[in-house]
Amino acid sequence: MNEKKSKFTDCPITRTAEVLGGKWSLPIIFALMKETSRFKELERKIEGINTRMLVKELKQLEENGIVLRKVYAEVPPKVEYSLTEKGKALKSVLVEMKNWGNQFLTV
Amino acid sequence: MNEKKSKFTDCPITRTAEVLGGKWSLPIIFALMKETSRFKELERKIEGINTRMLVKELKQLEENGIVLRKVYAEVPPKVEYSLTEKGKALKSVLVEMKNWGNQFLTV
DNA sequence: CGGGATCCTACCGGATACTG
DNA sequence: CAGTATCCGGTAGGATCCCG
Repeated sequence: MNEKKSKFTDCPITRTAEVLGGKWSLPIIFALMKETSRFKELERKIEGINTRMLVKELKQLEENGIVLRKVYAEVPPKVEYSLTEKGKALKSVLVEMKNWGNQFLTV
Repeated sequence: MNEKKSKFTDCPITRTAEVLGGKWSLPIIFALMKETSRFKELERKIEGINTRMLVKELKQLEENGIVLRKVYAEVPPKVEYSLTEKGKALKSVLVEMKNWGNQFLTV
């Protein structure tokens, strides 16, 4: 059933785009690039996002090995999200996107 | 009416992502990065795309100043699509995406 | 606090047929 | 050849409410 992805076989660019495709993927990665954060912290930092979307995207990013989810067994639940090496390696991509944006999207 | 974009104010990364957001944007840009092409050529090169989508995305990319549309006043219509400087400048982004994909998405 | 379970809608993207 | 015009389904994404 999940064989749709097999269509995008060869091209690594497209596959990368799929990983970063979600509307909130980049904002999340960007936030985590600065610092490890808890769930509510992220929800506050990323303006406009709602609970469900944050959960969903975080889960996706986790499945894609970009985000690491660390649960602390405490009474008031505490979960920290951080970037894996794979996630941190996206820095170069973000930098290039930022550069391009600054150069050509200057409103 | 088109004030949705104003929400994503500051972050150039997100704005870049919006420009490249369409499902076929990258495949198109990638194809044009190699060589200027005509409409039907693109339709053939980009596997899986259909007429409507190609038209739509090309129009969007043109509006964003990434793609240049050149019409030849001939009897069998001839239209060539190429990348603008702004479009060519996306090379760095694509390269980084490709690198990351190759490094971390090796199936 | 960190989510899960629902409900709902817009609109993205696909398939075709048609036109100058 | 280079599109335009329709029709249509799936789903990404949003708004709550609730629970351990």
